[in-house]
Amino acid sequence: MADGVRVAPADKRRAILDAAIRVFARQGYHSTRVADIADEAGVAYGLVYHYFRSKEAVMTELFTERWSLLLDASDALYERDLRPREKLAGIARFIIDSYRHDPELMKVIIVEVTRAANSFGATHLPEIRRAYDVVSRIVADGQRDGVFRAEVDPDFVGMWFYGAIEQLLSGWVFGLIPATDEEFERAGAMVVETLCCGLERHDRA
Amino acid sequence: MADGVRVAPADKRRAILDAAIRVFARQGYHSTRVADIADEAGVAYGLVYHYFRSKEAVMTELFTERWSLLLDASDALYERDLRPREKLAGIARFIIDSYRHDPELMKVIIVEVTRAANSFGATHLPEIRRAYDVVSRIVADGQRDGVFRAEVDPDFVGMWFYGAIEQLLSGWVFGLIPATDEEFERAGAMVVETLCCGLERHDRA
Amino acid sequence: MADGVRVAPADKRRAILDAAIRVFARQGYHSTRVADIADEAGVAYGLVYHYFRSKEAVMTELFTERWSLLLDASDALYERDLRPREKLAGIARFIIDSYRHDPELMKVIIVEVTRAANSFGATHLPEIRRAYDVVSRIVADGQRDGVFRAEVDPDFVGMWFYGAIEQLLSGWVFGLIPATDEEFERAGAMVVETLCCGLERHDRA
Amino acid sequence: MADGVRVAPADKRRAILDAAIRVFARQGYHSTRVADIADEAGVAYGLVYHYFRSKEAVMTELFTERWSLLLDASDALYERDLRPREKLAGIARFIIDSYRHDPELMKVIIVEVTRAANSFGATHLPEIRRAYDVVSRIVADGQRDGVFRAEVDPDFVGMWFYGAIEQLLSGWVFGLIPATDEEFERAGAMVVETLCCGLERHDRA
DNA sequence: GATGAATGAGCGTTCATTCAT
DNA sequence: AATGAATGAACGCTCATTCAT
Repeated sequence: MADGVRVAPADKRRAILDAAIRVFARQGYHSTRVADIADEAGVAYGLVYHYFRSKEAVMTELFTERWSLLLDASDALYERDLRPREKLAGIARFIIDSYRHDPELMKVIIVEVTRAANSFGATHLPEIRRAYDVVSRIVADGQRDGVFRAEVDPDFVGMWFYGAIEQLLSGWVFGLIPATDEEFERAGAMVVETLCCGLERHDRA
Repeated sequence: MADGVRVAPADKRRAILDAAIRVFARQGYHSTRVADIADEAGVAYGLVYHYFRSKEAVMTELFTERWSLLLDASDALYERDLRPREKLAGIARFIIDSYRHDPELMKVIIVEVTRAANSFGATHLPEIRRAYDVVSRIVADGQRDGVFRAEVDPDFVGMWFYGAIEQLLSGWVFGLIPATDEEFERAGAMVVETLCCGLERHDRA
Repeated sequence: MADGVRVAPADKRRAILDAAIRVFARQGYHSTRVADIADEAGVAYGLVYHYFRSKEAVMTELFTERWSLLLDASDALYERDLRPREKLAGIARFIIDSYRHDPELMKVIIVEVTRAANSFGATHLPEIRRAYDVVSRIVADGQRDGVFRAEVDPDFVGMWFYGAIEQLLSGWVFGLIPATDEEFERAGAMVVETLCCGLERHDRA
Repeated sequence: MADGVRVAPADKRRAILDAAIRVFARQGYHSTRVADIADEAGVAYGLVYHYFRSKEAVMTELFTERWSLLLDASDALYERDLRPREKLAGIARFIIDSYRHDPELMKVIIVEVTRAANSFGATHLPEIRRAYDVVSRIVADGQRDGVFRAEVDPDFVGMWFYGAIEQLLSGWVFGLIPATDEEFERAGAMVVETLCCGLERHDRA
């Protein structure tokens, strides 16, 4: 309501959201009771319902809050005067930095929304597709400009790109692959490098 | 009791499994009541529990049944005397053919297990990783033989590969991309082609 | 059906009853599934229902079989030309010997019937009371003959007697008191001795 | 929030407990559905689970609440400067008064806990034994002081005492013996009288 | 705003019993 | 006689949501 140092109301609302991130990340959305969120936030049970229509609305808020940043960043990147692979690299970096900055939130978003096709994934499909679309458009532009090969369907690439990056994040989240700072640095580059240049050596020709 | 095409006891058990595939695919695991499965199978409620310990056990059976085929196919492909990209193409084709052959089952497996990191994904992590590993080994072999560039982490490629393909299947499942026969034909080849050669045109150099 | 060496039919029926004793004793009636009885007896599930109308009927048979022996023995004792306390001692001894001879069956009868006032105890109340009645009549006779004091209500003594003895058996069953052979020998005599003579020393007067 | 005779929160919790007493007494624990308790208490189903972890927890609370009174009374009696038989009489009277005061609760406790060796009896064995122990100690003291005969095992007497009294209460509960006020008055005395003095007339010696 | 008591629909599972073979 | 598949009613418990204060 205010933008200064005021704490009061918005405070508790924020506390609930932050608590939800932690609990959703820890237990998963389905295993989380509304009481768990309230406990974690240190507020009364009913307050969650004072600020949010439902448990689902809490999740939605969390997702929208973050996803819109990604969308904005993607759009901004798209508009900039960069080569396609640089744009793709920018998106990958943004996602990975998001994870580094707040791994719990990203875990929740990926596990509970983005890859939860039967629940939130369905609800937020339009926003999720918007992110894929930016990638597709970058690829299409690259093809139009002759930088990318024309045979590959840009829509496919949008999905591969996100499929691969999210798989990577999942790997970190669940400890399948090491999650060190260097890994983070390399990973984004590697996704794009692999996508753009392929695995095979071309110098041999 | 009879000979020839006997169906007998295993019959109803199979009917329950098949019904479960349809209902899980339609409503998702969590929204599926055990009664839905029984109804769909045309059997009494209790019979589900006669054959399976729990609703979860039904899902597990479905997953294991199919995933072991993938694992076997992957292993067989790995052993054959093929070039790395042919092996990768074989795996991609197998997965996509699985989807063409029984899209509902594959939908269930991907949506409810493979990408459900908080529920069945956690339970079946070892088997899931085994599939990734085959890809990693193919890549590592390719690097050792000088066919693939050495800079990319094989484990990373395993995840990239499955992340991309599963995203593709998700796209078909949820109608994000057209799911025609030609698309199926192209898609597998295209993932591998792109993964191996990259998006960028090299002829220009 | 036959009384010779024939085994067949009666055999399995008996096997079921004997198995039921063991399982009821081990798990209690309510925690026993019909399948447990069949398993323990090594027969097919359905056979239990071939020989018995219901799970309850199995329990009833077990109880009736044994309780009628007690009733017969009590009646016989009552008819004999013995002093009251000898008759009481005879009953106590019979019960305790029953326990020594087949502790599992007696455990089941006491725990699941005699003291299960809400279930089998209610159903078999008449037969249970018949046993108490014999004691009451012995006491009444003793009072009439001037051997016993007249102030105590004979019905009351019937309950006292069985209450005390069954508590004793319970103590053995659940290991609250040592269950050695000497204990068995002493216990019956001691109840009757105490009941008849009291705890207090009279020699002091 | 208010002062004086406030009832507030504890109110409904108490209502549930009181309702449970009535329903358990009427139908028995196993035949009682949680819905029956809620209905009887005039509260919503879920409220039972708001206040109690489970149906079993309701029963446990009922038992513990009452049994601790008995234990306290027994201990107090034991400490007082009374003759053994007066202490025993005190305990008997306390139990019988408990029954007169709240017959339904005592019925539940005896039928469902104290004599339900396979269910709650097993769970609460330690507390139940503590009650027996006080009797045993009273007897042992009596023997040490030469008031009681030494031949009888004090532990036996503890069991007889409770076995007899509970049988008596059972008799009242199930209408086997008249449950009038005079009977109540006499009964306690009679149990102890019988136990201490025996059935036989000693004046004849 | 804040609290937490109150509500009640919903669901997985159990298991005695029946029945076809 | 013997088997075990098939049936389905029953019930304890969960938990999102509402509401009175």
